[in-house]
Amino acid sequence: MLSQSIEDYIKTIYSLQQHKQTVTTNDVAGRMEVSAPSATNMVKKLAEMNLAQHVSYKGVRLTDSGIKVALEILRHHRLLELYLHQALGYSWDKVHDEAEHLEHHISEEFEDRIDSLLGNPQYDPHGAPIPSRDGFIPAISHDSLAHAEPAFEYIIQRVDDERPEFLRYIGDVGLFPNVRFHLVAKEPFKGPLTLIIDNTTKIIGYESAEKLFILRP
Amino acid sequence: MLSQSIEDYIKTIYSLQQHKQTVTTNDVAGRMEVSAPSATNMVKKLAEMNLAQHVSYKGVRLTDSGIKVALEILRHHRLLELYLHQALGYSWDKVHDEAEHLEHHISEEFEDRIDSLLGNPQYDPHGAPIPSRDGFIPAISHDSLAHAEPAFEYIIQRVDDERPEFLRYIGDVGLFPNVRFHLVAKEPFKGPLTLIIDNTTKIIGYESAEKLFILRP
DNA sequence: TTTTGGATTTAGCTTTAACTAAAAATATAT
DNA sequence: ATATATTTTTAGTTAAAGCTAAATCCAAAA
Repeated sequence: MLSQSIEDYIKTIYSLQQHKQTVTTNDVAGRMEVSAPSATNMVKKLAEMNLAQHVSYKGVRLTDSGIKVALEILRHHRLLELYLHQALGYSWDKVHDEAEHLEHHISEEFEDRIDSLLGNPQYDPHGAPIPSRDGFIPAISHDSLAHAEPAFEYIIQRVDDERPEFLRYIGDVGLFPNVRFHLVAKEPFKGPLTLIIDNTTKIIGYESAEKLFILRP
Repeated sequence: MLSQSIEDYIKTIYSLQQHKQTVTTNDVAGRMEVSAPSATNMVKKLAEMNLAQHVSYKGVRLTDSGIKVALEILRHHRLLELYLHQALGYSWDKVHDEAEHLEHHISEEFEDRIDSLLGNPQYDPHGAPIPSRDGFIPAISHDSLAHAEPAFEYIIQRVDDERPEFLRYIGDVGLFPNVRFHLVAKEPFKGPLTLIIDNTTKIIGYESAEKLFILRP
């Protein structure tokens, strides 16, 4: 059984290496909000356990077993988020924090039971893909609204930001997974975007649009 | 925020002091399966925190604030047990272990949501009373079947043993909360008891009967 | 090429909660 | 009443996971 702390580091490294080619111990320290030496220590420990590879002064990378662990945690996390939302009526801005605590403490039986109850779901309430038990990750769009061509219809597939304030804001605007809208215009130089959702015109900033992943209908 | 370990000690001391007039640090060590010095250390710490009173070489007792904490944990535990049973379909012999882990990690919001979903229940799947948010404990029978008078009808109110094997056995016999039965006979010297449940004759041992708390219909 | 600044690691300390071995207090038996 | 046994506490160690301060490495600038 891995400690909660180890699991948190693995999850963090996994998330970082999705977006960056090389992940430094400092990146890890920053994201985890621990000191640099703490991160170095843990990274060495992970390397000893064959969960990560570490090249001193260069960076970290999860091994295949490390990735497997990360996906199990992610599965717990996202299944829980969906369960809290669907079964317990949590709003989508509150599911992350509660799942963050619970993900380390549920049994395989719990995981299986909520999975069947939810009908073996593929996406969490924010549209993030839920890895399957055997580590398969459902397909997901990586095209952000910020780079979409105007004058077309789109569908939100994923909202890739878990800050409660952001989720509340973007939910108020009416943008959540499976919502269809028309992208009317985009101002240049990272300027605002004009959308029509359900016959109502909305304007959102470029930074927000970057967090929204879309599909063509 | 109290550590998981502190919460476990408090829960243990609470349980012990329900059944014994004086609780020694060794009793605590035994139940927690830790060494005697570990128990002594923690008991002193609890005393420092005003959660318990400790008289060296004599014993421990929870203070009022200690009892309040114990009841909060017990509430979490028993609500979870019922929730796992009712909402997730766990069998009654499996709810204890899962609840044991989760009880330390659910938020007040989670507690409130499962409480309302279950309709503010008063008893868990074994018939144990669920303390209310403000520390009130629903009435519960303390009359065990072992001391009941034969030739009467009774109703099981509570099965006071959480060992999975025992629960499976006694469930197979057909004895769980709210089951009505006829006590036909009792053999002397802690001998077996003969019951009729649903027109079927069953025989159980005295030790088992001691764990069953009953009511007159 | 050397210097210097920032990133990273090493060294050593702290806290929590366990442990063993030894000492002290209490209880039991002669 | 004293001796012995049992219970409980004290003393000191260990392992995780964090920290700060100091040393080391790497890379950019002079």
